[in-house]
Amino acid sequence: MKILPDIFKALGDPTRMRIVEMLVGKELCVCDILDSFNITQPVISHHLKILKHAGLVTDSREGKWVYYSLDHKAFELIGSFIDKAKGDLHKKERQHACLPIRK
Amino acid sequence: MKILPDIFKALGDPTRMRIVEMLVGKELCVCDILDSFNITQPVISHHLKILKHAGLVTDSREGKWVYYSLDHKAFELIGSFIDKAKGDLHKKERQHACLPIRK
DNA sequence: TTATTATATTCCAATATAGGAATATATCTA
DNA sequence: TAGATATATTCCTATATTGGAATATAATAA
Repeated sequence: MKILPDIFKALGDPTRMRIVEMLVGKELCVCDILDSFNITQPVISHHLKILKHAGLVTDSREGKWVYYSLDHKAFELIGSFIDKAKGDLHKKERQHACLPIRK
Repeated sequence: MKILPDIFKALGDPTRMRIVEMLVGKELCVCDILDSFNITQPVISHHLKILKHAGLVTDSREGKWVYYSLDHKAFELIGSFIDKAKGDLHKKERQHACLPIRK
């Protein structure tokens, strides 16, 4: 499990985002994911590796097929961050502390 | 307001993520953000521009100072996505539909 | 007006990334 | 065993991105 910027960076690519959306509520093998795209199989494997390293998906091999599914832990981490940010959205104290002596 | 991959890409940089965390519950001018980093002012402005284009922050000028604060709309969009993904995490139907004839 | 302060823009270099081609590996089947 | 299928890895290229330096713009102060 990586930290938030790595998770967000993994989600910050349209192809990977589409893969994650495909995996909501489903477990899919690489070939099924591949069928939805016009890119090559090695590229899909590459994106899945990035998603896996970010902690967003897990994989499990069943014979010839490797099934990918979402890992709830990463989504709970994002959810906590969002809740924290949203929880403080009503208060917006204006802070201004920088010293006027600047280069 | 951009779409999710753009929002996630904007959050996928450690510097920008730190800026967003600084802005939780606060409104800060560029110079106050700058004080927390060891990078140059133009680079901070560049990151703020990316956050603004992603819809994550808004800015308002007050005299010489430009104050940045979080834009709740982007965070609600992320929250909805996370809720959808988390809501379906319990069910993981294994799908396998790809045809065996492949190149 | 000129000088100063705060922020933004432009240009550049080093590095990172997406995607393709070729190839390797893993598993199953005949 | 050899061949076929599913997935992963390596290498390469085009493009994107980060951050710095120099400069421009905006607003205030003298």
